[in-house]
Amino acid sequence: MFQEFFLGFVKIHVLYHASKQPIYGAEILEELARHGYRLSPGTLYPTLHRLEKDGYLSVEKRVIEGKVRKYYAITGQGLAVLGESKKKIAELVDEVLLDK
Amino acid sequence: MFQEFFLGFVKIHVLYHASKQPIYGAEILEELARHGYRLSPGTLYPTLHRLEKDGYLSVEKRVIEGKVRKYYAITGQGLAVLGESKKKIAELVDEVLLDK
DNA sequence: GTCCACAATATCGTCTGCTGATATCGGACT
DNA sequence: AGTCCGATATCAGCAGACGATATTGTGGAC
Repeated sequence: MFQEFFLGFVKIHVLYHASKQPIYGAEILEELARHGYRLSPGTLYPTLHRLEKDGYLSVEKRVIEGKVRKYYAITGQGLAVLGESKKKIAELVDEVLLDK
Repeated sequence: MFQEFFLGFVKIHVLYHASKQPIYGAEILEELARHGYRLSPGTLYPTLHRLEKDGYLSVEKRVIEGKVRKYYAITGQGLAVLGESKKKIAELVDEVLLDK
């Protein structure tokens, strides 16, 4: 679908939420669905793994109500990307939304 | 590099410029470079072909000062994606930039 | 008209990443 | 030990990204 245009958006959403507080996979899936991004676990989980492997997220296992969850938090490197993303978003807004 | 986060941005830039006036490959490369997106011809051209094949862009060959250029213009379907993109951008801004 | 220069576009092999469907995990409860 | 269930993991097939390199097409020089 349009996915190819928005997968980057999804990753930025993930970084952003992970910068607010640790998040786990299933939670993100719901959150993203609320924004109209329908992506399957088969897409999200490998993505989380990669973001962690690449040093943008750190992971911590927790047990909540008998369920194992992996909470992801943003790292310094992740914050750098998020900052860069904000600049790029601002640029996009200037051009595409504000027609400058 | 960070490219995986921003390739969607690049495509949206392309659609946007193509909605203003027909554009050609080499021109886009420069324009994108101005925005800090360094991507090679080997990435851009196949992308243009695909956007055209998928019906988001239409193409017209022109000769300018002895050089063949392929000018791409946005289609109705492309405008639809661009519109959808604007919504998504606005959402991103609300969350990531404005911290809502 | 042949050759050259040059901008622009095209192609290639390889690698990385996306995808939906399906499987597996691990703790709690009985 | 067995079952349930939320959550995470994996797989095979396919699509897309990438840098480097090659090709195209036109106007002008001679």
